[in-house]
Order: sequence, then C-alpha cells, then structure tokens
Amino acid sequence: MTDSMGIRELSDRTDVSPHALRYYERAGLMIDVPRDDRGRRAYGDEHVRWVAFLRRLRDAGMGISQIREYAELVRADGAASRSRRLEILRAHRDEVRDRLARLSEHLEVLDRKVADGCAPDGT
Amino acid sequence: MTDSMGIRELSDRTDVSPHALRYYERAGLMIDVPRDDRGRRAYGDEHVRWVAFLRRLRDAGMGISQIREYAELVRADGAASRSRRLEILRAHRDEVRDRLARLSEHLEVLDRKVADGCAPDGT
DNA sequence: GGTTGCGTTGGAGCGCGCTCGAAGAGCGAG
DNA sequence: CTCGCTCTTCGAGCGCGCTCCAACGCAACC
Repeated sequence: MTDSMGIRELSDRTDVSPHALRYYERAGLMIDVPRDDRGRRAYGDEHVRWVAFLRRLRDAGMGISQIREYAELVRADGAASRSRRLEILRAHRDEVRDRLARLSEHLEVLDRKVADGCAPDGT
Repeated sequence: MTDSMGIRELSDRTDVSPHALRYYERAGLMIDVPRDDRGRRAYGDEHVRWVAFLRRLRDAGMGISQIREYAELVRADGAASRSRRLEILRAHRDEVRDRLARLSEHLEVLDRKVADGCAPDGT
C-alpha cells in the first residue's frame, strides 16, 4: 500500500507524456517531486491535480515561464502569496477574454465568407 | 502615376513586416508577385486585400501550409476551385468553433477560480 | 548469468512562424 | 565619386514547447 505512483501512472492519469512530465519538472513547473528509495519519481494525488491545473493554464494559453512564476509562489510562500497569485490568474483571465473576443470576430468573418461563397478573388 | 507600391508601403498598409512579406512569398502564400524594371516587388491594391485575408486566416489559427494550399487553388484554378476552397474555409471555421468552445470553458474555470480565491493548494 | 522492464540523466532535435544579418545592386543628391 | 537610401537574395538564428535518443541503473524473472 504505497499510495504513490510512478511516472507512467501519472502520465496515464493526466494524459501527459512522461517526457513532458520530466520537462515540466526541469522547467520549474513541478517543484520538489518526491523520489522513492531507487531515485524514481513517486507522485501522489496532489500531483494529478497539479498537472491537471497546469495543463488547464497551458491550454488557456499561459506560457511556461509564467506558470513557473506561479509554481514558485505556491512553493515559496503558500498562503502568503495568494493575492499575488490571484493577480496572475486574473490578468491571464483577462487575456483569455480578449483572445476569445478576437477569435469570435474571426469566426464571424469566416462564417460570412463561407455563406457568401467567398469573394471572386479568393479573399 | 504608378498605382503600384513597394514592399515598405505594403508593409505599412498591412502592418506586416517586409521580412514577413518576403517570407510569405517564399512560403508560397503569395504567388507571382509582379516586379518593377529593377527587380523590386511592385504590389497593387489586390495585394493589400490578399495580405489582410492571409493574416485573418493566420490569426484564426490556420497554418502556413494550408494557406499555401488555398493560395495555390486560387492561382491555378480560380473560379473552378471555388467549392474546394469553400470546403477548406468551412473546415477551418469548424475548427475555430471548437477552439472557441474550449477556450470559453477555460475562461469559465479561470473565472471560478479567481472568484473563489483559488484552492488552498494553488490549483 | 542474461534478459526484460521500468526508470534515470543530459543533451540534441524538431516544427512552426517568423526574424534578422550579410552582402550586394541601383539610384539620386551633394 | 562617394554617400545614403531602399531594395534584393540567401541562409542562419530564435523562442516556444515539447519529443526523442543514448547510455546507464537496478530489480525481478527464467
């Protein structure tokens, strides 16, 4: 009854490749990953949650370096950094809003072009 | 009364760098760009429209190679390729719709986290 | 003892979309 | 004649986010 999992299992549970998981660690997105007596990564459920969160930020377009910043805040200061972390999240949320707006404008234009059968010159 | 413009002017009008404009040409996104007697690119208004369209597709997430495919259809077949071109546009529009849906889900989650003040573990 | 299997590390490579630099041509102005 | 300007081509370089390899370690199984 180990309650910890190897890299393969975390990979399976998060749908993130072992290569990418090691990369995230090197890149500072996962700090202080525990090891077993043989030096192998030994993850717990909290890592499943963290990777899911991390992927969410990535999919929302946040860059690796900013996620690292966030991860370091969590690691170093915990609760004390909460307001700074919220600020990061809020700022990124605003960015996502903007991208959403621009993207739906693109969608509109595309829809119109498709509906019109496109201009004669292809534009 | 030249009615044609150099690369700098097209750049200014489209907000795309001269380097990028040359790159687009090399990449097959702009075909048969006319030259003046000194071998310099001589663009017309149709190029302004084409670059704007091209940037629209890029901003909507279409890859260079697919835009090239589209450009080649316009060039080679003109009106005859219209249905195939519409198909490409329609397919990409559907992709944009999907990305829009996923992005707004990310926005929702982010909004919720920000509103909740985030989970204690930073996720 | 050999092989299989799962893990480790460091570092190279890749695909994308530009971006930039070097070297040079052709023109007008001073 | 030289300077400065804008343009040309070719090819290298870059930032991002992985992705993959080579070489090795260690335990278990036949």
